[in-house]
Amino acid sequence: MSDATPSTMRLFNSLTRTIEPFAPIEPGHARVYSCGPTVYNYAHLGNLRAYVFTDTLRRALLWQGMDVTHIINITDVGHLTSDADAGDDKMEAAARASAKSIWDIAAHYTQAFKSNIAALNILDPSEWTVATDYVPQMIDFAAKIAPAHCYELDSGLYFDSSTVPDYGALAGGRDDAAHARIDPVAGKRNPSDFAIWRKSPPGEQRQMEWDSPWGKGAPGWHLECSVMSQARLGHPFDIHTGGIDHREIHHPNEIAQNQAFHACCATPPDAATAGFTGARWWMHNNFLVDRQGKMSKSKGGFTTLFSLIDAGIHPLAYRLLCLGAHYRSELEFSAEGIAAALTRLKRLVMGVEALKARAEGVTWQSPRLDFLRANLHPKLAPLLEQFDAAIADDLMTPRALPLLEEAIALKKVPVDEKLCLIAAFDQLLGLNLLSLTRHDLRLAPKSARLTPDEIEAQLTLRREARAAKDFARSDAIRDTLAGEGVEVMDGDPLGWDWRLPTAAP
RNA sequence: GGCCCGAUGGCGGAGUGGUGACGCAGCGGACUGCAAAUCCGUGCACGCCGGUUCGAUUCCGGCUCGGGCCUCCA
Repeated sequence: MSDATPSTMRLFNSLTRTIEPFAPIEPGHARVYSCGPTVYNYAHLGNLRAYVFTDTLRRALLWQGMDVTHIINITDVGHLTSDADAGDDKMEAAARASAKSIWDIAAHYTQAFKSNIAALNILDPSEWTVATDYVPQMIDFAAKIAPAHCYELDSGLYFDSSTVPDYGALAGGRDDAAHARIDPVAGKRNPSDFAIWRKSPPGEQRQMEWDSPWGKGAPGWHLECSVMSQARLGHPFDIHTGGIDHREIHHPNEIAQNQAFHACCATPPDAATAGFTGARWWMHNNFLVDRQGKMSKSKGGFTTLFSLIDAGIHPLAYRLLCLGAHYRSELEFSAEGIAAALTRLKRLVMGVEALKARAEGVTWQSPRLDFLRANLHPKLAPLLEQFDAAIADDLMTPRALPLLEEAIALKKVPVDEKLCLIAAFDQLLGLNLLSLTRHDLRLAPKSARLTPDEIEAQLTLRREARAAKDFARSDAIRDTLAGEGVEVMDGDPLGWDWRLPTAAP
């Protein structure tokens, strides 16, 4: 392959609703902020899709040779359970329901989230920012924009959305004359105005509240992302990511705040607030859905990564499922779909294991992409080229996966060269293909009544029966194991595997 | 009610103005005592009605169905 330069990265920007060539503000260094979870409950699979997407973006930028500073926030305050501005705080409600302190709730679900992230082989961000660590900065930010952009009501400090140009442009235009499904807060100047600071109800002591110029209370939930992205990345930075639900409300409000701050306090001063959004690119992943519609934390009855693991499904099968669809498409989740992804992952892993068994050197373990581009075997070079093009085309992972399978299956190519290419692909895909083994994928379902030792004991008896050509006995043992959810596979190095449940995980 | 999106084989999911990727399932073969696992091979699809075009799944309009946002949400 003579051309040693990667394709120009092209990414869909929600601001323009078009795919645009991407270049970071600071050459060679991309700054990315991702809206993180609210830690009042476990993340469900749909939530996690956002971080597989963000991780793919991160890996693609690294693939392109850029340094990446990536921030994910942990929202441990400031979300409401019900209507626009007067409901309970979700964190407070979860704490009451479990009789734990709100700080314990946050710590517990933060830990659970991070373990999900690790299980999905999602790279740790450069920094996790925690909302409650930034409350003084939020108050400071709010105080600065308040004179020109905010007004006070009994329930809190509100942002006047008419004070910034092009409010809601990201959402594609908001029609404020439309019927809201909920009763608006009395006194708001515009239906789209939102709380910057929520005052604690009179006479009520909240577990999380802070003093502010507007009385005791908590920051509005849009404020944190403006403040933390500004504090850690500076405005403007390169890419802001989040779920597509944020495109209509949360991100337009964040942009409005950023514009307001830019107008009053930019350094150096800059009068041009129109067009200033705080981030150059706003990217949104679509939902994971099922036949009922999108998975939702607040609707309940959702599937977590933990329940997948309990069902005996390796978490990376979920990552593979996500990579099989483009991030801007809805992805249908089902028991059949995740089982299919697990089978696909097993075959990938077996294919790579077979190659590793034949490999002579270890040069493939950490391939340098630039070297690879210049020196790859002529039969493999087109695969790398197509892979690179697919990723550069707005992270088209579904087109990249078949190239991986093609590389594994390709005949008459030196094994070490193939492994080198596969290792390079996996830097982007994050499936851990070089270290994962077939054995790792044999997760015991929580419902299993047999231990591996008991299964092995049965298999020993079966081997004896087969050696004696007592096939009636050996088949009976196999049937018994099948009844316990254990599949016997004589021709597989592993010998046996758990049969996947047919019911939903 | 307002705004927006989607409709591809049994399921998931790419893509294209003119032979419709890929994965899983299915089917056939190899292997096996028989299976399973694995490997090889392979059949099956562009919601409906119009329009533009030499030609539309792809472009335009309408319809039907599904979904999302307008509350918190990835």
